[in-house]
Amino acid sequence: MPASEAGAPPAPFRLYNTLSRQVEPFEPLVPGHVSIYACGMTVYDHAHVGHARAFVVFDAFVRWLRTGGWSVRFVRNYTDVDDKIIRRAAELGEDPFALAQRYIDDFRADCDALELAPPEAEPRVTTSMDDILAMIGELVAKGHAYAQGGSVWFRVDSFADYGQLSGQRPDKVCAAPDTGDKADPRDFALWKAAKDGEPSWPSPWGPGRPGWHIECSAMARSCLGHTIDIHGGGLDLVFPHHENEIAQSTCANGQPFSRWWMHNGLLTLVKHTADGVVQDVKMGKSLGNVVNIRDALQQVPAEALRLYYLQAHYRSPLPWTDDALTEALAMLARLYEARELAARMQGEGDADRVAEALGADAQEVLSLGRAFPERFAQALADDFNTSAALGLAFELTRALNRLANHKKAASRGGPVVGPALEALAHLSVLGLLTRTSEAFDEEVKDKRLAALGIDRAHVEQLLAQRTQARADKDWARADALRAELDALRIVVMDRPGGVAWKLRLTEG
RNA sequence: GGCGGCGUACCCAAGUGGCCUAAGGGAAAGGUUUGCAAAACCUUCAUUCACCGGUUCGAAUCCGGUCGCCGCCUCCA
Repeated sequence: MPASEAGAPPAPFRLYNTLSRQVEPFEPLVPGHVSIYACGMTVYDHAHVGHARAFVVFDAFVRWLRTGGWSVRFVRNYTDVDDKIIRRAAELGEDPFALAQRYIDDFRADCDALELAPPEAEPRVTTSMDDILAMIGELVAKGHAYAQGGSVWFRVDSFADYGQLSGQRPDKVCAAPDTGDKADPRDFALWKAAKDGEPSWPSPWGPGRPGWHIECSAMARSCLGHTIDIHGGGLDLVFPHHENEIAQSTCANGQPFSRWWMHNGLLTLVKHTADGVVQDVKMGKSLGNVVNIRDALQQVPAEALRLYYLQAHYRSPLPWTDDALTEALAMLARLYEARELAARMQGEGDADRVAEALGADAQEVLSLGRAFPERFAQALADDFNTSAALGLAFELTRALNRLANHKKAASRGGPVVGPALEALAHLSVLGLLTRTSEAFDEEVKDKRLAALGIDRAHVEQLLAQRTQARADKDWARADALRAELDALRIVVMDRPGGVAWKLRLTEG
């Protein structure tokens, strides 16, 4: 239940607004409630890890708002009819609606794999046609749009504030030589007259289909109302998509469209040019340099991908490299291992007294654990700074490990690490540290062994042989087996309770 | 050409006027530990925040300039 309904006001926070280009204290339209519309997928291909960043960031953001007591209504659309879908379908000789549905199903599987909380609504263009036509009709009636040759165009000239989001000056905007006979080259399509063989819907202006931008304006209005709190999407949507949405919605609704515009940074890839220069270029479908979500998730657990995204601030560009994922996985493993060590600590009694008895490292764990909720909340309340928030978790992790080195920690540290364990549980807000250590270890082994092409049975066999060699005190043979395992990236750990092993995640 | 943004250690990355003689992760070197290891911990690793000026008692943080890079202006998360 939202805290607002329970009487307590939701936790305040600050959020960067692309409109004002600064971080501002968030103020909802309706106290205690936040309405969010995020631009979703155009479903003509698999979703890639660049898309996933946007989805993970907004998923984490929404979850965090909810734990802060906000009542959130989150909407994310599907663009299921558009030029690219039609073209792709034609290439494959497939029905465009069937193709779109196929990729929607595909995308939902990715969402499940990424453990994204489902939005309250996922409107589709093809089922929102009435809303879209109604809005176009209003724009025509108000003189903001005109029909020409079966198409309807938005008259950019009729909206004085055009360009406010992207900083474009209306007189400097030069649109592409779009098809159709527009009155002004800057005008953009609200309704596209049907061409032969294309899917179309009847309209007062003749058969056709919606332009790209109008769908979001119409669906946001029907799902969330005339003015929404936060509109999100990738930075590459600022112009022209979001600019055009603002123009359409503001003109049709007669009131501001979205109070906040929240844009996530893009993934970049290192590109080696012919003359050996290295530069970062954006990952994009049109550049053909994408990595699909499912391919990434074959390499590592979804949580590692989440950590990879959230370790950087959402607005920063984020470099995608060959070992970025395994590096994130190594970080995640560090968190899991520390949590496990802490969870195994025994003992009882008053935390402060036990900490005093165990010494400074224990007292540090206790105070860091107690201070964590407040500091964590502060970091996230400052423009959703997940990077700083995660830094706190690693600070705590090191303190826990330091404590664990003490001889008495395992038998007596329990009360001291209580707050720290609660602190680490906070990371579930970001979708991290959500499973048991055993489940995590198994998933890592399964995925990494498969990704590296290593046979698990063979590994187990080598481990058994080494255990025998050690029992025989045949150290030479034990070391040789260790070396053999090491070549397979298997790290063997001799522990009091037996032999444990794991995969070396980062390159030495 | 227009608009916006960025430049922090070997790599990734927080910090945006004094708590910064700059968080966190990875890599590297030495040490503790170990049959040998691994993990973990300790120490070292930016007196410095692209460069040059300026404002200020005080700047990585503000202002001006220079250089480099990125995004958008065409579909793109």
